Amino acid sequence: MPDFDKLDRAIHEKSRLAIMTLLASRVSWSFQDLKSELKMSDGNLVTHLRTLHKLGFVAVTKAVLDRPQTSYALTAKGRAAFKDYLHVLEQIVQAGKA
Amino acid sequence: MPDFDKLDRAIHEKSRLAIMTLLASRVSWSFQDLKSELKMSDGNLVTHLRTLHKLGFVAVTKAVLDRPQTSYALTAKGRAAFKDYLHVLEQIVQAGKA
DNA sequence: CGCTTTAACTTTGTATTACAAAGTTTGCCC
DNA sequence: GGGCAAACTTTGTAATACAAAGTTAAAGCG
Repeated sequence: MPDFDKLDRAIHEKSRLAIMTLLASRVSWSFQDLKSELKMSDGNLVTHLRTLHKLGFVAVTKAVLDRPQTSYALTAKGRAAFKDYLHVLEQIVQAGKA
Repeated sequence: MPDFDKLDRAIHEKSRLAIMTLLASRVSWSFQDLKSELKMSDGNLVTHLRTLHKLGFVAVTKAVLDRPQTSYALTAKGRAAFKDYLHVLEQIVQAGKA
């Protein structure tokens, strides 16, 4: 049976799971791109990103180009935590097929 | 990208995800077996089971053998919902590997 | 220099809900 | 009846997702 205790609650939450999946798929995402992809309010999005940042999963880069632009990327720690999380998901999918 | 909107919140919650996975792995589970496998308080467990039952995902059978024994099983609807849920998990795992 | 616009962030409020702990019901066995 | 165990209900608390509105800062433009 899968080890459900290993499902990190911070990642498991639906919105943050979506964020983590997006961040894992590219080197970096701008705030605006995340927002339009996820269709969240900016307040909500920034809060989830802050949660992930506080856990050390997400790195934040602020730049001022034409407009201010904040970008987000997974840290090594975030990538590792996400990998562990995905490993449990795989176990669940396996168990569900059996 | 995975369709996160399709992640049924009732199933996605950690405890209920564990319950659904167990129920999917066998025809039927007694309350006691679920409880000892999941190490939840009985109040908490019964509440989650009721939630799943109200959604039509879980069938309940009460029998009095030696002791009273309540058993739980997935309904066809529950099995279908869980299958859809697992399908999204698969997409997430795939996306995470890419 | 104000004025507007946009990005990003903060604050506030609400509603949901997970969970534990304690209490209740029911029926068996002595 | 008394004790015990399964299953269930009630109650209380703490966490938190989310929206909406307000705030700050910087750029472009007249």
